[in-house]
Amino acid sequence: MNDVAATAGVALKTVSRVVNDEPGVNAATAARVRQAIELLGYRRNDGARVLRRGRTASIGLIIEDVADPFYSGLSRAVEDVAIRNGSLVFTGSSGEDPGRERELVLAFCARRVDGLVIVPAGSDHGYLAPELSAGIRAVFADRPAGPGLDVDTVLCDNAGGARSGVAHLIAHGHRRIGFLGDSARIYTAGERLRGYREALETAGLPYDGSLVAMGAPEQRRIHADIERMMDQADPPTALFTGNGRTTVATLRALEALNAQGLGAASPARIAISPARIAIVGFDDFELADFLTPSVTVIAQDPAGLGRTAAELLFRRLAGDDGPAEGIKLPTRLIPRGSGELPPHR
Amino acid sequence: MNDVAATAGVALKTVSRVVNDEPGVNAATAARVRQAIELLGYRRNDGARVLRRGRTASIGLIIEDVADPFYSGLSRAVEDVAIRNGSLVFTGSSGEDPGRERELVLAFCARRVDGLVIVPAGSDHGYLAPELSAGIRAVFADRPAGPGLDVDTVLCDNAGGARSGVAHLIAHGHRRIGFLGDSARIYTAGERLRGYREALETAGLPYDGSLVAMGAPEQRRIHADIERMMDQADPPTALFTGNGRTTVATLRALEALNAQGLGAASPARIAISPARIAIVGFDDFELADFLTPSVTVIAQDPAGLGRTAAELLFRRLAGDDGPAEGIKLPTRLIPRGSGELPPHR
DNA sequence: TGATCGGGTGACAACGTTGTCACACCCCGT
DNA sequence: ACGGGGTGTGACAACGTTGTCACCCGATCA
Repeated sequence: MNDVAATAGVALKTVSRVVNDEPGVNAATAARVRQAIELLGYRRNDGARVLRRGRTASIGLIIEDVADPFYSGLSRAVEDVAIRNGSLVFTGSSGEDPGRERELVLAFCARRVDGLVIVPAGSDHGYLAPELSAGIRAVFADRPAGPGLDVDTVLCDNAGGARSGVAHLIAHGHRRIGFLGDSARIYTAGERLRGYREALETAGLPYDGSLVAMGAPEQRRIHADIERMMDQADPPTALFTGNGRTTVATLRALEALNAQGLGAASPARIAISPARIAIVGFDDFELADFLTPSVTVIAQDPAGLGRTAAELLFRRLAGDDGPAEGIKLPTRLIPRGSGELPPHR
Repeated sequence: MNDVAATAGVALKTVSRVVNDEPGVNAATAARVRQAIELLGYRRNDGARVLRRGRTASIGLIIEDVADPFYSGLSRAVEDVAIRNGSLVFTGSSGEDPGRERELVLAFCARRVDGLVIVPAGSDHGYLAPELSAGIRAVFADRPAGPGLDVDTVLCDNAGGARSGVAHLIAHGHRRIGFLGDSARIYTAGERLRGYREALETAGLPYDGSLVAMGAPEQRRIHADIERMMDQADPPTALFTGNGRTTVATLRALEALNAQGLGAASPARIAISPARIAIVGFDDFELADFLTPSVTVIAQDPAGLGRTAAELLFRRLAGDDGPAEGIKLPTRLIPRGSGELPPHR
């Protein structure tokens, strides 16, 4: 900027005025300055600008994994809202590691982002308190903040969605319904389990722990869990799966069991045909409608989650100082076939 | 930092030393400083640090759309490499809009990112030249830079992959093979078309423009294009699809045609059973192995692309000043069934 | 004529760091 | 007692902006 000023034969401040479209510069002078800028290929250093002004026009986004379609949808929505608000986005994947989450958040804060959209991995966010009181705004998305933090939150209606999904299965005559969920450590998984229990309770059905399996969505574990469930005397005739990855893993496991069951020696093994198991999955996924049978799901709205959270964040940054909001987004049951199969063995 | 210095009763510089773990500070003094830092909840302002030191420890990533699984895989890989190198990542989606791409790049440059990984939307990158000469390093990924820019590039072997896919179909007896690709404007689409032509040529088969359709992967257009192809006197017995989204759209279109064909009045309409069409798709996708039949694909390695590009970038940032590299990553044919169907009508 | 006004411009400090250099001090060898 | 070297510490400028305030000058008004 110094060089530009020298080249144009004006003071530093005048260049600053031109660059920022501030009023009060003679048109001729401005033209001269612009010419010098062009000539020197000058570009304003936003770092210095930030230092001087306080606002960085950037926000941080912490999610579990950009490569997961759920989060990449959310991510894109946040990015779009940010762009509309003239902000750039730092993105970081925590990989469900609370330590990494904390590290990322603090790194973003050190960069003085204006605000954060956080999908938390951990459940203790004490480390955020100093940042919040230092003026950085945060909105939690998909999962709530740890206790003691009075902060905006945008969630899905996890329990309600699970409830409606399980009720759907019950309405189709199922009485033994398995639940396959993510690790119980994860908030959404717990809520969905709660919805499952509530639906059973509403229908007067007993809760049976042997029909419940939770853990990270790994093919092998899920396969084993299903095998165990199906191997009991009174196996489930339907499964409710707690997230997209688990749903897919379950479909794969059932197909494998189906294939291996055909030639199985022991008649006791797999007491029900896996092909006949009804399935409702939490979270929609690409091609769910294209499988045979099509997969009935409880659809969330990842983009809606991201958009709502980001818009709330920018409202805060614009000065809205109302009490912390807790927004809950509805889910939608999409019947496609797999959830409407009758009980069968 | 000033406050910390005052509280600890030391000079500014000493605090700086402690914060940066610089040697030459008495242990007792350091402890006092750390205590003051704790007490005041002080966090270093990286903006100012950047201003002073020149390096921002952040890179920019421009892709087409985070929500596309191909790019989100690439994105995650870049992020991982960045973290390992102590850098944060700004992410922006261009949405195939060259203007938006340019805007994002310049915004990142104004933030003085150390380097950029760019999946270009446009084909003119003249706007980058001043930034490059200002010392910002850039690596192009998935698609090359526009002419006149001597810059590192990491690509897939698009033509080679397409060639092997089409050759695979030819080896299974197909002589009339349709090509459905992304908009011809896009580099990868052009390369894949080239591979298609080369494979035909190698096999001594004629190139027939009526078997080629290109454009954005929209369901409706692809449906119409396929219908048109199938409606000719000598319809294709196999299709080669140019990217993941197109492959999926093609599968959907074929299924729809199949259903509508069953009850079709005109016998001339759809001269071949869509269910019998062989398909090889460029780019693997989730559940490709789970459809019926499973979809044979030419797999790229989005994560490899991202990793390689990011590693190259950081090597440059570390001072490697060799001539611009052009890396080409191999593709892999994964036969799953759809590509091994014999010609049939 | 002198006071007033406002548009156009510039000098300067400040934002929060860090690199450079210098200083004070202590320990050692002469 | 003196010089030399090492260690711990601090003063100060600089990074590239922008906010504040002051200045100059021509035009307008009483």
